[in-house]
Amino acid sequence: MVDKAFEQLSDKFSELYSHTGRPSIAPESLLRAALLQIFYSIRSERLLLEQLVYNLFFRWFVGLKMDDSVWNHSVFSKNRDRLLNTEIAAVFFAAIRDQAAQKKLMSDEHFTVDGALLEAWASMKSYQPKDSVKNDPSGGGSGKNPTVNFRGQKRKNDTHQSVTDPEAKLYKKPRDQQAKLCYLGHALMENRNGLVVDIRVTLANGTAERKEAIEMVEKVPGKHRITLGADKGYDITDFVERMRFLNATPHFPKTEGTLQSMVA
DNA sequence: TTAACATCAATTCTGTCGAG
DNA sequence: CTCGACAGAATTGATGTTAA
Repeated sequence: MVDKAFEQLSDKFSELYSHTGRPSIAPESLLRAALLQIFYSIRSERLLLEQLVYNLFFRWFVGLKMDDSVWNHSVFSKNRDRLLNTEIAAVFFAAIRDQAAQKKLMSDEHFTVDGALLEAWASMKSYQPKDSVKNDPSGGGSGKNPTVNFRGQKRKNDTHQSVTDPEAKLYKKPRDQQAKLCYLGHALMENRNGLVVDIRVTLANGTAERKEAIEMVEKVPGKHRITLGADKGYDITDFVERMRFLNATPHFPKTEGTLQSMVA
């Protein structure tokens, strides 16, 4: 499936690269390696490259010969900017999804939408007031990992931001008591086969889940009526009305959560 | 123009210790 | 025995420079 998808994408790849200069590593190989990292939950780019050195399956999948040397780890951080920050990742996802559609694995009637917290790669210690003097080392401890005490302080997104990842927001799901620096991921699934139809990642805030859900439902092909399942966080009057307008029957638990209201 | 290399700072990991 | 604090070490992605 990956081979097929890359065939369709090869034109896009050649646009991204110059034809002069030192020959680049084939973007197909880099993306294959990135896929392995995701499939096998490899926690860092360096560990991924370590695996590529001695794991024959990884070498085969990426297309490296037995004695080919593996790339330098900094290649990945450079290429992430060039490849993954463009729309390539989204286009690749669409190419795989279309293959599933061709095999009649995608239903177009019943859907489910949900959001998930994606933790940012930044610690709470990096969450500091925006207007404070940068990296004031006087406050508690010195060295590379200073102790930071924020007991009793109000820390909010409009006054604070993370030094490491300024776009990450302090956010929590109602069930999850602890607020974390994070982003929100949104997925639309079709129910017959349980395949993901559309994915988004946004900044973490209270309205993003429903806003993205509306956009994803609008993109569902065809003009027929669909059903949309979701958890009770989506049971907001405006959202429900919008879904009805879009010809989508909401299947949400009521916010009160009684069985009668769910049946109703 | 891009990969490789060397280096940096932020962040996490890990073993130890003391309190309960 | 468990938990949290602590400190030092390891890990990690980013960055500036050099080489292909």
